[in-house]
Amino acid sequence: MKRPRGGRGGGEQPAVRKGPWAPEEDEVLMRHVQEHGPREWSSIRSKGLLPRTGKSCRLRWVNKLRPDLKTGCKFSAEEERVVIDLQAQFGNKWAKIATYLHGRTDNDVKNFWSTRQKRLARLLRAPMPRRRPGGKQSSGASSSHAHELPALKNPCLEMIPFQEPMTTRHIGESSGSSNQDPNTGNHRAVAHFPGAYGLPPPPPPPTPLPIMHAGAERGSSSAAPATALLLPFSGDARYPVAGGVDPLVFADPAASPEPLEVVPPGPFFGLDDDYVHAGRATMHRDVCGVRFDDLPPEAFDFFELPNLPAWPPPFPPPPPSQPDQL
DNA sequence: AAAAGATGCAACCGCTCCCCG
DNA sequence: CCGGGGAGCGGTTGCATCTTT
Repeated sequence: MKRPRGGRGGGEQPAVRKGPWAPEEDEVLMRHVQEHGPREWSSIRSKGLLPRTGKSCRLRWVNKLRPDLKTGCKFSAEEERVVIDLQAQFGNKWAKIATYLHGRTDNDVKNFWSTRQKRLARLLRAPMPRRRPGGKQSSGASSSHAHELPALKNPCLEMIPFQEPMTTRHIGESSGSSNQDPNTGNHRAVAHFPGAYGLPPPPPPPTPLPIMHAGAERGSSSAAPATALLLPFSGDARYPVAGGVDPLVFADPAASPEPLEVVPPGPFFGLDDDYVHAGRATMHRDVCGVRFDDLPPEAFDFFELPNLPAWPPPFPPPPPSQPDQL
């Protein structure tokens, strides 16, 4: 049920314009802000300056017209790391998270996170159909949005509730299972190697490794949502490895007989030498060139998601922000 | 070259919070 | 103290563009 966008001519409320902003409208809005500052949004309409709601004006200003915005550039690795850490710490408090990122809006952060979740969901939901050479994997989704993905066929992964905030559920969780964090009540992401490849079932997860920062605030027992996805990987290409060895080596027996070594992505996975030292790969946050996005889907075919250590430490409050002024 | 699917992002909606009279 | 209005926030939707077949 698509509702029409771009309200002009919509009929119901001809007085209020919706949809994309015209350059002239931006100009008017900019002028208003120059004169009054970023406030009195509703007066813009009441004075007849623009046929837009105050809400819409504010949004336009905050998301597009603010002078300090980083428009058109993707999130840097460091920004990614910050978002992930802060999301684990604060949950979906995008506005709050955005205050830590200069030039980013809550909408930016929200979209970034959403995109990331969708990508992750795709990777985890459709592991079997190998990415064809140069091709894209087909999830069977008819929609362009991951939240409309059909039910999974892979029993090992089908319970992944990506529809719901990752902060409260965990991967591979079957309903009513016991992967709940005793401290936070949040669920942990846990997914096991699918047996479909004829691999023996994984041993109980040993000392898990954090791949992405997540988890409860240190010492907090409640509000902090737990988790971004944590994805330590099997060292010997078969099982989670006791002692957290080699979480960077991915194995895809169906696609490659050899373990796939991946240089650890610092920002996205949040690992550093304090956490992991692997025989074949050692984390070096500042030399890594691989981010979550860069990993092939095959990399996610087998993974173990760990219990989450209390990491990272809570972020300090953001620096005092400049008022929105020109 | 065209079609279909995937992706990113701008913008809207509904709800909540906060301030002021 | 209470109610109303404005502002802010998070979730959702839809479209343009890109990618793949």
